[in-house]
Amino acid sequence: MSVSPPRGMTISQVAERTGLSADTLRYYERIGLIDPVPRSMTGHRVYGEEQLEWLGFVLLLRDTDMSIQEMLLYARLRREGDGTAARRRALLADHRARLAEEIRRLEGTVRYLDQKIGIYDEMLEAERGAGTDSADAQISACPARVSGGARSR
Amino acid sequence: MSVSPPRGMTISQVAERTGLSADTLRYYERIGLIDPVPRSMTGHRVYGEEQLEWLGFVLLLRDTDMSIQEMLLYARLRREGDGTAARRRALLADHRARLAEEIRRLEGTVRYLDQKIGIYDEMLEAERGAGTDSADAQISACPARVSGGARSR
DNA sequence: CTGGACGTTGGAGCGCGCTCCAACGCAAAC
DNA sequence: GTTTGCGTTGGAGCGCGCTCCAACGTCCAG
Repeated sequence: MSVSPPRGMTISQVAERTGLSADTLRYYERIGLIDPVPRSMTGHRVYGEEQLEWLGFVLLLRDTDMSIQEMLLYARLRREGDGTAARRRALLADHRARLAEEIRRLEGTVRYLDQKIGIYDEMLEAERGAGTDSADAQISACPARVSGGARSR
Repeated sequence: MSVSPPRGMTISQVAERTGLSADTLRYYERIGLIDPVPRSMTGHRVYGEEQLEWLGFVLLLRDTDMSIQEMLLYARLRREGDGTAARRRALLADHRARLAEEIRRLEGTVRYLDQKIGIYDEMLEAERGAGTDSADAQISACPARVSGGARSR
């Protein structure tokens, strides 16, 4: 039973692996989104497994549109440890709820687009005879809230 | 069978109805995302039904993260009318495909978050006894691409 | 010893999508 | 007449999330 070997990665290796640029990695560290990365004798960053895991989680949140502000809050709570678990849970639950809502919106739009694409198809089909053009006049009942209500995002 | 009466709306009415600001409406017109809106004798914008429908479609695309650049392209093609139907169809189909992909990503994250939230719940449950803390150490197999591959968005 | 690869820092700049502002016009209410 | 309300214009500014840059350091190959 050996613990994981302490081999560290350079910034460019982490960049390669995560798809982030080295600049972005430094930026994330600067703003406190990731903890200060240990340095080698020559001052170079040495990333360990722990950093990579956290970074992976950050990317997961980022790629589902959590703002840096909100991730910073989570990061701060995490650093405080101890009593912040409930708040962190709530933060994640909020994000989860937003995602669920977003999914519903996207699905709605997919259905609408399928309809509209269908109309284009009919139009293009008919065009192999005599051709008109006006797919944008066909569906007027598009689900956008032009019929009252406030912004959603 | 009467055609719709030509009552027009002011910019603030449209703003109210769409949830956009008047500034944003003017901005959209400036950049050509919506056609030049007819003016009253006093130079004030008078929006008609047709504008509102197009605006609704634009919002639908915007709210599902189509870039303004891409919407501008669609708008331009639409203005050209005639032979651009196939290209417009392709544009919408592309967007549809991106949405489908996005939905899959979001769903994956929802599942991951549910897991993680579950761990917090166990932790918080146990805490009503003796308390530890480390939900961030529990799941390491988070689906982010820290394991090879390039950026996706 | 020179060159090149790779890293460091602090700070400036950028593209996007708005958002705000000053200066002005017109029309009805007081 | 002047105040209030709603609109116009061109252009500047802003918050976000990076992205780029200059100046410099370290290390190794030729």
